[in-house]
Amino acid sequence: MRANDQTEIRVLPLFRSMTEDAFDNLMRGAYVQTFPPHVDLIVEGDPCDFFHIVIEGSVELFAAWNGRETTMATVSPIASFILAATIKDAPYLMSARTIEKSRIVLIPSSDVRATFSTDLAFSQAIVDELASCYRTVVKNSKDLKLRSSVERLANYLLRQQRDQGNRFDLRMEKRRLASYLGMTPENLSRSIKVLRAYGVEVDGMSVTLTHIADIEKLAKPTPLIDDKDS
Amino acid sequence: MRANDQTEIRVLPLFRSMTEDAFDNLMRGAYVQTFPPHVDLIVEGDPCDFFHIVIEGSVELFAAWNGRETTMATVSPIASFILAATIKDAPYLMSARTIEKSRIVLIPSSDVRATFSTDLAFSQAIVDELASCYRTVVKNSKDLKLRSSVERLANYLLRQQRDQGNRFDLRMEKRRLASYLGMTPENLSRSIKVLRAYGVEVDGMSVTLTHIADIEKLAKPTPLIDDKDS
DNA sequence: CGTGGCCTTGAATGTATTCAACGGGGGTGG
DNA sequence: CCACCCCCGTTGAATACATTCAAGGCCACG
Repeated sequence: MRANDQTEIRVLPLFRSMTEDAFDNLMRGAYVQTFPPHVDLIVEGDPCDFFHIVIEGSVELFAAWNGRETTMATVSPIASFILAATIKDAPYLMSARTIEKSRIVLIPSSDVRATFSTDLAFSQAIVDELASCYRTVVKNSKDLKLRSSVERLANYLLRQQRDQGNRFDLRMEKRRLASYLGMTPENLSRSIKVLRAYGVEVDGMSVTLTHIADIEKLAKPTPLIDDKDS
Repeated sequence: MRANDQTEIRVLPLFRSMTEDAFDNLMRGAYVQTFPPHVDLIVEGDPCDFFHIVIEGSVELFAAWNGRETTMATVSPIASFILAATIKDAPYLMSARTIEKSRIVLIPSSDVRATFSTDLAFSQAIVDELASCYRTVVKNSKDLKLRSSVERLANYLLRQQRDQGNRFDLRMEKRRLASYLGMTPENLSRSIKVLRAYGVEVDGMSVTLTHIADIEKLAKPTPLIDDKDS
C-alpha cells in the first residue's frame, strides 16, 4: 500500500485520533485495489471479510429481494462502508458495486475488530461513525415513510443545491437516483416534470434551480431529515 | 434509584462488561421514573438530555413531518433507545411516548458520554449496540423498499410466529402496526383479509397461523431482512 | 454505421390512500 | 349499574398515486 494512500486515509475521522502504532498495525494487512466500473465488490449475505474505504471513484450500495433490487446509498470519497457488518462479524446486508473506476482500500475485518478492542481512541471514533450512519439511515426512513415521491425528489434536489449551488450535476444515472428515492425511472421522469412548475430545469445530468423559495415551499425541508448530521 | 433496578440493567449487553466503578458512577446520576400510558417522553428536535432505558411497559418511537406521523419502532423491556443522539450530543430524530404504564431509567447524556470516553469495555459495548441498531434500521429500509404492504405484513406475522409460536398476540394497536408497516389502518384491514386465504386468522388482537408453509411461500422471508441479528 | 442501454412519454393497470359511514368495545359519568 | 360517548377497526366507493407495459428517440460505444 502506497504511503500516499495511507496519509489520505489517516485524516479520516475514523483514523485521525488513533495511535501511530495501532494505525500502522491496521495498515499492515490492508491493501489498495483499483476496480473498473460496474464491478461487484461484495454480495449481500456473504461473510464480511474486508472493511472497505473508497478513496477514488464511487460505489453503489444496493439490496435485492425476490427479483427486485433497490439502491440504498452511494459512497463517495473519502468514506467507508459496511462498518457495522465488520464490527459484528456478520454477513453483509447490502451488496456493493463500483459506479465508476474506483480505488478502494481493503482492510481485513478481523484486523479492524482486533484494533478497536485495544485502542480506545479508535473505538470511540467507530462509535461516532456508527452513530452517524445510524442517524443517516433513520433520516432516510423518515424520508421514505413521511413524504411522497415528488416531495422526496424536491428535498433531494434542495440538498444537492445546498452543497453544490443552484446549478449542479446529478452525480448518478437517473435510474439509480429513482431507485434511491424509492420509485421507478418512469416515475422520476414524471416527478421532474411536475417540478418544472417550481423552477427546476433538468437537461441530461445537469440541474438548475431557478426558484429556490418555490421549491422550499413544496419540499418543506427539515434538519431532522435533510441535514447531514444534527 | 433502587438497587433492584440497577441489577436489572447491569445484565444488559451495554453494561455487562464495564467496570464496577464506571457502572456505579453512571448510576449515580441516573433515576427511575414511572409514566402513565400515552405520555410523551421526548420530542424530536429537542436536545438530547437523557439516555433512556425501558425496564417495564413499552414505548413507541415515532416521527412527524408536515402534519403526518409514522411509527418508527416500539421498544420493549429491557432495551434502550436514542443511543445515537446521546453519543453525538445531537437533537433527537424521533419522538417517544409510552404505550402502556412504563418504568423508565433516565441517565444524563453527558454521563454516558463521559463514561464511554474512559471505559474501553463500555465503549466497545456501545459499538456493538450501535452496529446492531444500524443493521436493524437497514433491514427495515429494505423491507419498506423491496416489499409490498401485504408482503411486509406477511413477514411481520412470520417474525412474530418465530418468536411466540403459531398463536400469538399483536402487541400493539392495529393502527400503530399499520403505521409501523408503512400503511394506513384501512389498508392493514384489507391486507389481513388477503392473508386469510393463506391461513391467517385474526380475532381482535390475537392471531393464529394455520398454514405456515403457505404464508412463507408468499412472504419469502430472508435472514437478511427478517432475522433479529445476523 | 449499427446496436444496446437509458430516458422519456402515453396508456392501461394495479396498489394504496382518502373520504364517509357504521358497528362494537371500553371507559366515564350520571 | 346503566347509558352514553369516543375511539378503534372495518367496509365500500371514489380518488390519487405509482407501476407496468409498450414504443420511440437519443447518445455512447463498439
